[in-house]
Amino acid sequence: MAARHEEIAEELRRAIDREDYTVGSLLPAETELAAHYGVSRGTVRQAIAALTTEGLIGSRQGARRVVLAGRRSQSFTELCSFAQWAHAMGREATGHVVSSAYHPATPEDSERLQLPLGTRVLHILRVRGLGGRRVLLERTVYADWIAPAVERIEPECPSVTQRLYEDEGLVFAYGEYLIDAVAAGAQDAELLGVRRTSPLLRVRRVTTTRAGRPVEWSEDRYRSDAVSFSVHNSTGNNALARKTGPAMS
Amino acid sequence: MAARHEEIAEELRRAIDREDYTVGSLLPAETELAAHYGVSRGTVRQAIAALTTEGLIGSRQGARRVVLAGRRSQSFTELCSFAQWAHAMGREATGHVVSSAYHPATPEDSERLQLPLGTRVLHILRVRGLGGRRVLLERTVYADWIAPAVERIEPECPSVTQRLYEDEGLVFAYGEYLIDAVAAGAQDAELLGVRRTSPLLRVRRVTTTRAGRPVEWSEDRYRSDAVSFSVHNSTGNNALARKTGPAMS
DNA sequence: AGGCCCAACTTGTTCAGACAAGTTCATCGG
DNA sequence: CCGATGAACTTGTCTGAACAAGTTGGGCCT
Repeated sequence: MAARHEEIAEELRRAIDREDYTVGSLLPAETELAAHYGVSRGTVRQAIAALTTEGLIGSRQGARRVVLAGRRSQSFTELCSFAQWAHAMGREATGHVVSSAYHPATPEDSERLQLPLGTRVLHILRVRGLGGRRVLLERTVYADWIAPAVERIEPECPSVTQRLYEDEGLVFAYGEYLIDAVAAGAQDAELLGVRRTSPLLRVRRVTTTRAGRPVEWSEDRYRSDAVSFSVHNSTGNNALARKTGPAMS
Repeated sequence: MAARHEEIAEELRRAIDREDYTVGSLLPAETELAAHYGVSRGTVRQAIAALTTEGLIGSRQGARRVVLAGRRSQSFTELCSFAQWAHAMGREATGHVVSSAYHPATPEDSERLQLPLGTRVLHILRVRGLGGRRVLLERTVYADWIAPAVERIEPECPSVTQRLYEDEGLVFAYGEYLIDAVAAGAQDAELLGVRRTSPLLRVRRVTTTRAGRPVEWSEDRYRSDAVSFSVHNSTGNNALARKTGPAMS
């Protein structure tokens, strides 16, 4: 948080959060903000660009900027780490390893983790709870180079992400998420405590380091009555995309 | 597409798409790109910033940039408009209005569309097909100021978004999407041709103009075997956020 | 009252330069 | 052989300036 433009972005976020600027109202002009914070216009633009990609602010050339939304989105860390997300909400997250085993990488594993076919990768099935309720089933595959560190973590550890950071200095930097819905199978139903065929939100994701090296990929199944996902989008910043399923191709 | 930095961004996207730069490889340095395109470093940075928020490229201070992904994400227009999305894939989209009626705005409508309570808003239920298959159920609520223009559109019009642009010059600029899973109800099952209780992907969304004025909000239910959503995310650009459902609060 | 036009304002684009901070790699010394 | 050092390289941050392009609102004319 050293950079001045990040400080300014954070101040603006907070100002929006406490409704100094209410939704629908206009933000001060760039030149005013620049004068107020004692920086150049370029620095203010950098700060504002961040809020724009977060979907908090709308921009049109010639007109003052508009506050679009009040809630601030979570940090990437909170998205990656179930436990840190829970903590930010003041809730307690639990984790429980159901099974853990090495398998040779399938073509799918190989492509997603960018590893040679047949490399021994670590499959882990975890049940995760939020405030005492089972909420999420994680079927994760870890790349071979991080698997030993994952194995050393105790089965009930609430935050694997945090442990990997503390022990290995590993930080997640990029992720791709594919979201759809599936009916709960027999194992899903038993482990999550829901009826078979009840709808689950399925998130398939790949997470990579800052250098672009894939660390893990996972198929997560959420109880749809407990968790949902939200996305901000705009012209010029479209993180979200619709895709046809396998049945359509 | 007048701006030079957008042209450069587009050229880089295409270069990545045709694998001049393969996934995992390094991009040329800023100074090289600047020299190559005959622009200043700042302009190259703007172009690259776009690719970064799209998740195509990873950045770390001091090290060359890495190509993270090959596929380019869809434009915001394609996300907003079912028909334009289908068209971009070379498929045909259909639309069919099942019901259409005015109702006084509920507190929910009022908040999402930023209209006074009780304003007469237009509720429309549409079934949408892709390549001859029914795939999506749209329950949309239009703000009063755009409702007359929507009513004038014929019931079988495949692209409402495009018609609103042609007739009214209306463009969608910002959207917020809330994604979860639900079981198909009796009406859903009949209109989509699936079994009751089969899982559907539910997307609740609000769309606004460039000026931040809400135009419509909608609850869309997709056949989960036909459509899914994908999101790119990274530190510094987190459009995606996880939320607890109503059952958890 | 209604419509038109222009001036003031605001954001978008681009440049050139300077320094800070992190990475990479080759070289040197143990 | 291995580790440490440092120079070269690369990205991040910030400034100050200038012009382009779009929006807004007030004043003027009909």
